[in-house]
Amino acid sequence: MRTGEKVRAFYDALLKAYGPQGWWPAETPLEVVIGAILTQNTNWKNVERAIENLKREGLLDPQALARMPPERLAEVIRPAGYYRIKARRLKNFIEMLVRDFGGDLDALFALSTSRLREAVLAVSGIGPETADSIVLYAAGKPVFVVDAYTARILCRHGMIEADATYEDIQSLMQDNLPDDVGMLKEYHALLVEVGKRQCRKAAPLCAGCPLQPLLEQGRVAWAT
DNA sequence: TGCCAGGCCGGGT
DNA sequence: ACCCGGCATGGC
Repeated sequence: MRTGEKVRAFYDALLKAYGPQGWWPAETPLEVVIGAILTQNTNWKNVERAIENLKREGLLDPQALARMPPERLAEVIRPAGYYRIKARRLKNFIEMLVRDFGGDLDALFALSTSRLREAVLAVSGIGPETADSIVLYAAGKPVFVVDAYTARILCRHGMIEADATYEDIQSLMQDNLPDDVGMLKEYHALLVEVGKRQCRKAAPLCAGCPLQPLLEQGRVAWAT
């Protein structure tokens, strides 16, 4: 089976094993943006606490965030970890939004997919994964979001080399999947959920993987 | 108790 | 073009 076919078959196996995840867990596009920045190298549970604090303080709003001094914002998001640098990163995004788009997220999201990605990526503190999460889950435009779990899982299933770059992995996925926003959202969400449960950094190769029964039935016979 | 979490930046080779 | 230290809280 060629790698491109594996990419599609693996999605089917994940969806069958875990069901739809319905990501991103947020109520508004701005909340997605904030969550994407706060979850950088951080447990989502801690991010939830920080977002609760922001809600309570009425800070899920571009103008309110723009007025907030970074030192005070940092205290509010403290449970998310790296709180001083993340406060600065949130401010950097909001400053771009106000400066270039009048503080209007819809105006930013009206850009073409590639322009939007570039604009968001230009903010200091927003790298490729955070940018793509914003493009896909906040703006609803078709890109594949790559993260640590994606690389680890695809590598363990023989679809990429250990030294594959972000761009390598993103191209592999995008070149072999339809331009379907719903599917792209679901695929990334499934990879994160399976990764959280049983594909941690120190875990043995796919030990106890719930996909194993499906694999043994020959449904995805190439996987290990 | 230590290791890990849905990265990214800036300075040094 | 890579490589590495720093950033920080809370869960298991």
